[in-house]
Amino acid sequence: MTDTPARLLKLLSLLQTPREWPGSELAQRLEVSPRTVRRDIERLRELGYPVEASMGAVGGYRLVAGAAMPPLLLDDDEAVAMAVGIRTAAGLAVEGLGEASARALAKLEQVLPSRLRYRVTTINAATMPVLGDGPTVDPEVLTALAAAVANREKVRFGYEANDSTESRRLVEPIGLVANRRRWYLVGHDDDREDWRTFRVDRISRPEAIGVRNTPHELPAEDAADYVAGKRSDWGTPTLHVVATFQAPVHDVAGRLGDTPGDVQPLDERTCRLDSFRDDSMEWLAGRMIVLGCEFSVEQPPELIEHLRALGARARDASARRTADDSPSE
Amino acid sequence: MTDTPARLLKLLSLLQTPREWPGSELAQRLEVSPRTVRRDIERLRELGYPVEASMGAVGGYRLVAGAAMPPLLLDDDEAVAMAVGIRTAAGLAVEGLGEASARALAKLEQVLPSRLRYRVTTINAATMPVLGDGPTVDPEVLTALAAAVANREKVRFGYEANDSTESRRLVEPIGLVANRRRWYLVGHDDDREDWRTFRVDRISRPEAIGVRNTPHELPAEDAADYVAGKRSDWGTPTLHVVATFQAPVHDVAGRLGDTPGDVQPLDERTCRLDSFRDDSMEWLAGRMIVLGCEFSVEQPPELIEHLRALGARARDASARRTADDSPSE
DNA sequence: TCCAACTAGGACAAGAACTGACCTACACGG
DNA sequence: CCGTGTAGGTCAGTTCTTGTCCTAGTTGGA
Repeated sequence: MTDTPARLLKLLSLLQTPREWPGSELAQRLEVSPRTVRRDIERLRELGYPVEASMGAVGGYRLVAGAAMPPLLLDDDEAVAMAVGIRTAAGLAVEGLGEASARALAKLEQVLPSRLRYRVTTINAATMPVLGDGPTVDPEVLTALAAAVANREKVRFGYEANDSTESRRLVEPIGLVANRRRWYLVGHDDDREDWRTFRVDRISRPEAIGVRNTPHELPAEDAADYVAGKRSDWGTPTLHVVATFQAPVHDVAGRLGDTPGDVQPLDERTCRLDSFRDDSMEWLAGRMIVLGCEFSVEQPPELIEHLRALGARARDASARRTADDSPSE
Repeated sequence: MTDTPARLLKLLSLLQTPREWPGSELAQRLEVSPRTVRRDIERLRELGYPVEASMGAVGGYRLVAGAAMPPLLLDDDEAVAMAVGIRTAAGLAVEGLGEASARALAKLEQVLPSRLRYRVTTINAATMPVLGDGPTVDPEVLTALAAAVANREKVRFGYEANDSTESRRLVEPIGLVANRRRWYLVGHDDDREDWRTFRVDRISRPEAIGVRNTPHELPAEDAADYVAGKRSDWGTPTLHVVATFQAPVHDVAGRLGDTPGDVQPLDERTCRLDSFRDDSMEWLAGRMIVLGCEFSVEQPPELIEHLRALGARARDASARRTADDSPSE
């Protein structure tokens, strides 16, 4: 490792450690003269990475936030942590991230050393169930689709439709959209010769077929808009949810998978949810229960029914005892 | 941008996109001759980044998983997605990641352009409440502490003790440990002249004081071991939880924040949880309810009490209606 | 079957760059 | 006010880099 580019990369990785580096130490580590270190740092600055220097006796260099994202140089553990993080974030289909999180996932998984992959899947498997309440998306499927979108390649995959019939599709993918805790793939279905939206959690075994797209024109601004327009037409029905909570608005808002504005304050200690949802009502009922405050639901009947069921289940669980434990009660 | 290091970085970033790049296209994008591209690729390979090439007519280059982690070159959106991901992962204190996730968080936040920071905090604020059930850790605090640990700098912070008295501490931090959904800072308390473990969610306003440590010797293998040894002595009491679930073992295991082995199958359709927990029993009760299966709890009384309370709350919520909605019932 | 399109890499000469040594200027803390 | 740090100019020798030639090997499709 005697050449300049390698040294610059190493320098960047050193500077990314959140501490100050005196130039002399850098020179020693990089095995060059201090003058060269100064030149390298000057060069990094030219490249847009803001290296900050504190003058004086206890000075040193440090990489700070700048205009552009510098290349992230992660060690093994950090890479695993990142991978686990982005997998959960992608798995939750966080709104506002959308395709970017799928791309980031694909990018990281593409270069993640295989010896780390095992750790990632293990930790991820242990974590996801704790978080995932709805149908969970397989990160492998998501990466494959993200790659296909980026590569503009056709994909073939198995798809389970609403009536749980399985079919094999050949699609030109155009975009991935994260919407309300669900992932959707928008693409042109070659067999049906029309645009379709697919729920990623129902896609199985995607294979990129090595064919470049002859791009069709999407009848919408972009994939996200297309999904927004289509979404009401299919899938689980949209239900009008109305509920009142005995808690300040900031204790409730955001904790029910709601969008800003869905929860309005009634007074200092009470607030009201009024929104149209197509989540699972069972999920919503569970969420409401663990909020930790008294509440009442007015709409819809489906949600009330689920609450009743969950309440009964909790009561049964706390009432039933085994024979060897306080049999008198 | 005519110099080699910049070009190599750009090449790396192009190759990180999950698609194949023909050498000619790379040459065009980098504005050099194809021969130079081949040389650059040769060089990347020398540096340890495995660039794979497919021969033949539709061939091209692609960066694959190798022995070392290449520098990640993210665009703005991807960086935001990563930041949100690692924040949630760190916030959940995923076991098995530990300090690495805090370091990764610190590294990313250190260089994240400020214009992206706003997006990250917004999305993160909207996401965390959905996930966080226990006390949540402030990512800012965590980054500051991770930096102090890496930098071996003393920190001063406010700390709320068990009896909710607030005090000001001066600590030489030695390590961060993630354990059972909680973060702990291990360090040498200068005023008390002894080793202490601090819950990060109770730490406020950490300030790195610019003093390098005179490292004391920790009476344990490492910080994680120290926490493991100390943890039983304080904090919430450890309770023996026993419960039976009417569901196959794989539907339950891992979904209660349990460690592998806590849930054992009784038969094909039934399993049993038997573990010592210091989680919040309210949290555990909520988790059990949203599992989606019948179950019964034998131990401890605290958990049964919480289940009863949650059941009552659910029943009330489904029973109570407002006046304008089916008043006859 | 051959051709086109691609990767792989050697040789060479002109030019560009990099490096270390030495210098001065400036900032800060004790 | 001195020690220690960053900042950066200059210079000469050396090394690297680049584009332009080559040839060789692989693959998929016409």
